[in-house]
Amino acid sequence: MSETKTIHAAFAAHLADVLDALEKEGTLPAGLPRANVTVEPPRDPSHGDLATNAAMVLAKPAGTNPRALAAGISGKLEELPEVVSTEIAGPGFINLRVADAAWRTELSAIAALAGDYGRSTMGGSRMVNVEYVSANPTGPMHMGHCRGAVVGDALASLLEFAGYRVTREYYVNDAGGQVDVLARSAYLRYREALGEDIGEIPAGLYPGEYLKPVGEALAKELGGAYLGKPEEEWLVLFRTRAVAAMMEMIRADLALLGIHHDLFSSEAELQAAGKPEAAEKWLREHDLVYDGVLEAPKGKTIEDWEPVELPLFRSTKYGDDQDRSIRKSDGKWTYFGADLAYHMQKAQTADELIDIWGADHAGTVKRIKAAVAALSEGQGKVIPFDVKLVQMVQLLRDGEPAKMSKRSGNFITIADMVEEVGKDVVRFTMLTRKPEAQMDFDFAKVVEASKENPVFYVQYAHARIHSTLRKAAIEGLAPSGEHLDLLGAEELALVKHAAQFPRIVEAAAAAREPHRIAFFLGDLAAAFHGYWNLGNDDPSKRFILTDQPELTGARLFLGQQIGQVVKNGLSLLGVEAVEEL
RNA sequence: GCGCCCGUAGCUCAGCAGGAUAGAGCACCAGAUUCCUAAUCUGGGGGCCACAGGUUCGAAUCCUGUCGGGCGCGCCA
Repeated sequence: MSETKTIHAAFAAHLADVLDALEKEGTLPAGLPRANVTVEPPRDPSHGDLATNAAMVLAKPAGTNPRALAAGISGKLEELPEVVSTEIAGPGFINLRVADAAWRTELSAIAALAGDYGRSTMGGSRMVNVEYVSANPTGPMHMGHCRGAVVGDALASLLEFAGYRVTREYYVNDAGGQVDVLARSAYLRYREALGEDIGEIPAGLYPGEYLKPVGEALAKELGGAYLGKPEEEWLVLFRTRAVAAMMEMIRADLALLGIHHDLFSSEAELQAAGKPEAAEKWLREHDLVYDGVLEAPKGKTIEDWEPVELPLFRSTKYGDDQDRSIRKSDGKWTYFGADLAYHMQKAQTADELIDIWGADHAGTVKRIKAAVAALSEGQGKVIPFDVKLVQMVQLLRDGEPAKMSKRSGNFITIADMVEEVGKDVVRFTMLTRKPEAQMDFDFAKVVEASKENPVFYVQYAHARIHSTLRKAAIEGLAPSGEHLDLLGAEELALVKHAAQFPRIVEAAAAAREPHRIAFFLGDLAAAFHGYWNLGNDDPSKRFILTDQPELTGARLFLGQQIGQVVKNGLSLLGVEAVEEL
């Protein structure tokens, strides 16, 4: 990245310098935590361009009162050339007015940084592993996976942009009972492909038609060699082939959403490599696994439940409700046993872990967090670990629950949905609310191109800008940063809005909330459309004024940079910045 | 019984590590198009931020409890 500095970065640095100086003078005790100190635009623009809460946040730990401290801070801020005036308001806010020249410089900075405008070094190149999707490899991706897929992918992009080194990982559950069921289902389709009438698919097997091609491929490859043979002769082979086919299908479904993982980790390989054994050994050495008997689960009756002694992980030590078994009574690993080993492995290679799970897995958060906490403790190194729960999406069609699928027969697939409403709509819609709240997704509303749909609103702003640039080019006019001094208050207001992007990126990354980007883009698009429409009432405020090439050049330059910021934001969300609608 | 998430305008949702007078879209009402895309814009009405306590300079935001909705509880995955 170049030396170009954004206003956001510059003022964060200025304030830090001022606070350092006050510490040196002895006005402020050294080493006060500044994490909650912010510099951001006040809600009410009449208060100024930027405001800081530094005095209010630091007054208490400094043992002084906010207004007095504010006076000291604002006095020093006022010495900065970019600052026109400061004002102490309310309980101790310091409001700043920033020189117009600084906003014009910001506009040039956007142009200079282009796709890197908003990029941050906040992450300090820390390695973050984001695990998302991780759907069982037993069928196509369906709606239940969609939200987590989109949120995880956008979060990964956001963290990358904020200066983390990100690994996008998919954990393939190819070792449990469900993949044996898959193998048997594929075997049935294999027999079918060889001419046998298999009739109705028996209960307990996967009925989906998507297994037909798998059976056909196996028939072609293997001929009749496995017909009439006992299961133990073909199970492993069929399982391997079927899982591979399912993963290929899942990758294709993810690609429809623009999602590509860096790493697919196989549970079966993990087990073959003896990772769970190693984990168990380590945990037993640290007295974190013992042999014991669990109580029967409450609030739910399980007919075949009986007390058995099993190897248990002491998750209660880290806040879980009960200890959790890592092996079944037949000696095989439980899902948790393998997952525990998997997380320990991930923790070896990353500084920080993030899992994106569906809300139906909420009950298992504590145990896996306990596992990572135990590892952190044992290694004397804290491994930050976040589990983001993504709530259910209720699919509606004209207000009624939608259930039927063309492809699978019993659930709506991601392919169905992308085909019907398009990738950008799916992604943006999933990102316009916080993931921990349940949401409705109504096909009828979402397909409607203009009204209910914020995607088009944002894309329209970008398209409108490019349409204007195309039109201007026909007139022989081009954007130019040479006469930015011709830009007035209305134009600079737009710059001020766009200039929040770097701060929004950092805040969204810190909170792990990509949806904030989507809302920022909606606001920025609104500001742009509002500015645009000024030209309806007053022709002198239009972008293209053929008799004023210098002003036109400056306005086109402004539009171009606003478009750049919109594009940068959309790219974090994985949504296309179209140039025409 | 227990755990997690949610409760903000008629509806769908924001509210930026506690901040200044709580916002947007839809719907409703009134306006703007000889003009680069009106797929847009301008203005208006509409709120006990579920409820009750607490923490502090300051709470929609943090804590406790109550009520309401959702998800879950296993040697499943």
